[in-house]
Amino acid sequence: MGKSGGMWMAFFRGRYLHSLDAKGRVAIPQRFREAMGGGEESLRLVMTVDPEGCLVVYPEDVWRDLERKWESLPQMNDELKTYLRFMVGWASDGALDRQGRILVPPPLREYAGLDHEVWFVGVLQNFEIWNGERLEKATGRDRVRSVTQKLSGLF
Amino acid sequence: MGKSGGMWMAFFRGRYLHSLDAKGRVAIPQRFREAMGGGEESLRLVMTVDPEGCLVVYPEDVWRDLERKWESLPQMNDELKTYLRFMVGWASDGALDRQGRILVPPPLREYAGLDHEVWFVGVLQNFEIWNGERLEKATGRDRVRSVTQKLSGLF
DNA sequence: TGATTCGTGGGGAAAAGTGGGGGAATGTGG
DNA sequence: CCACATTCCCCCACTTTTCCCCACGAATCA
Repeated sequence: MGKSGGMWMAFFRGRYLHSLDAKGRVAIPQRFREAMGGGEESLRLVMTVDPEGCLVVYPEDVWRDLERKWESLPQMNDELKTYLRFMVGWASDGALDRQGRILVPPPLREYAGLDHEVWFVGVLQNFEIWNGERLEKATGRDRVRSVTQKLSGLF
Repeated sequence: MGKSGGMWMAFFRGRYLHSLDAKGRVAIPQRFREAMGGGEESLRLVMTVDPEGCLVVYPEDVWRDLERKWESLPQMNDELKTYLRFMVGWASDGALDRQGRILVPPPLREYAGLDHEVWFVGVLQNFEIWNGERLEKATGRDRVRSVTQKLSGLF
């Protein structure tokens, strides 16, 4: 939670439709930029993939906390190696350009099936980037209903 | 962790598609060169094999730490001997040329099934070099999903 | 309706990856 | 000990990608 430096960070919320240009750039929704703590300093973030078929984006400090946790685990573990090969192996770090955009590297673009139109979805500590049809499938009402049942024990 | 000299080392992250030329050379991704601490001094690294079917590359100092650890273990252990015969027996050390490339020795090339196109995959302390199809098999979404289940106890 | 903010597009400089030629070093066989 | 072939590494040149910068248009707010 929050910036390592003690500065507070707001949660990411909501969904936004943006467009990926011919060079593979997308503008981060303004609301998300604010959530990361002002747009003036150069914001760094890390983008990787999710097994669901979308991209996940973390502010760099949040990501670093994850890495530190992974690094402290027994590295001989084969399952962990597979997991890291996936999460870290797909990770791409970068900064926003002056227009508040990031460059989505071609491998990630292909993985998530992104072409012109993409959806940003805020999920508290991080946000996701989705292909439209996939997002619809992943968040369909029926699917969410069945999932909600299984969660009832948690809250 | 990090450089023995006390200087901090960044993690290796991301995947990059590069090509092995006719002479068996590949350019190390610029991001990885940076992670090893600047490109000015001649960077040395150690390359060996992984049972998964890829090559593993360590900065020389990270590799040395591994060697020290192995050396300190009870050497009568047959499993350890088998392991070392594998890891150390395949190891090849080398330096980057002025263009930031390394030479992959023919036996290693053959072991990992590498021909023209190869993938670099960062996994924190070290990185791997993969044949495309093998990588896909090793990091497929279905495989990762099942692995994630087993790991849930760890974090 | 004027001003500001936000998303979109493109041009151009710089950097990174790729490939090939030639000389030094290495190792092999006579 | 000397020729020979091979491997390896340095240099140069080319192509592609990345990352700056600036400018337009739509939407928002006063």
